[in-house]
Amino acid sequence: MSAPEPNPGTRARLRVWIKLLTVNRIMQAELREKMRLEFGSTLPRFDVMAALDREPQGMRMSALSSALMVSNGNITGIVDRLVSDGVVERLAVPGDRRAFIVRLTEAGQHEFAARAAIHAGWIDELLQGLSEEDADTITAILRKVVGKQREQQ
Amino acid sequence: MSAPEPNPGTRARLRVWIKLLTVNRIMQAELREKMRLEFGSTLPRFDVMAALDREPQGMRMSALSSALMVSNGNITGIVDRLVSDGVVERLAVPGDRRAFIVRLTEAGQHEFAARAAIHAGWIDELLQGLSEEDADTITAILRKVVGKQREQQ
DNA sequence: ATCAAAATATTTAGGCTTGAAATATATTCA
DNA sequence: TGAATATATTTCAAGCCTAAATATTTTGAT
Repeated sequence: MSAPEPNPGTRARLRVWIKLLTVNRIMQAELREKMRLEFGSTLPRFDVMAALDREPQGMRMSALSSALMVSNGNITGIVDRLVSDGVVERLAVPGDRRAFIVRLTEAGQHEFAARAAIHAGWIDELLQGLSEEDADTITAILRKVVGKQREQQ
Repeated sequence: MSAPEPNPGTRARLRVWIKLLTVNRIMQAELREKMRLEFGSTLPRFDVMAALDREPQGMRMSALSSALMVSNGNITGIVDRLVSDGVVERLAVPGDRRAFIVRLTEAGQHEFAARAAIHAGWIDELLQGLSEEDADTITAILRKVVGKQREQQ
């Protein structure tokens, strides 16, 4: 008497979403707490520093916000705080007075280098339930999902 | 000359975390926008209503916050807004004047019923890249992860 | 060369989120 | 009984986040 499934796999996909949300919340909560207690910092600041660490010559504000998939206004605030922490600096872009290049200061590079490995260790520990094979399986499947999602937009 | 891998699978697990974050951000952004444009509402409010819909007799504030894995103070604010929207009500708990039971109003039940199927459709669409088999694979693997994470705490 | 359109970043208002402190009520047990 | 402790919720300050509005600068079509 129940309605037929309109699209095979619909239920399975909804279960995936619930699981993704759960894993994400647990991990974010754990990482946030460790960042706060051990580094006196936050995940968003770490994410910005990680993006800048990959681009030693620096990035524009707009490049940062699209790399991290957050709004421009958001990046403005986080970079403000990182600047007042002394780990990031804003530089003028020659030839374009609208824009800024943001990059890690020397202190910021050292701080990030010291923290990155520790951060990776936390994640490795939180995902101990995952064998290498499991991990590769998930990565491969999720890669397809992201591809499809980017098409949809 | 590079350092040996201290823990096999470490790199694979880090890649999984990056992917999980990416999928989550894309989906949350998409769902947030649809909630706003089509329902004039938000994801946190929807999540609270979904939790309440599963418990017709209502839930305590503290049960809500642990079900959703967020802080008590957070739930207070969201429930305040849902109450002023007229979709949720706070009831006294006989025998314990510290606590409240929160539950959907009649209007809230109707509103949620109308929206839940549409919301599920959005998720199904966003996860179209996932076959039923893929979805079941991911769910099974992530279940192990969450189990391990709950042990760790 | 001009000027409308597009691009870059910031500001603003409002909502979400946390952790800590405050408030109110219940329970325990000496 | 009554003081200490525990539990339930709210309040608060600070940070994160978005969408929309604003200011400035650049681009491109004419």
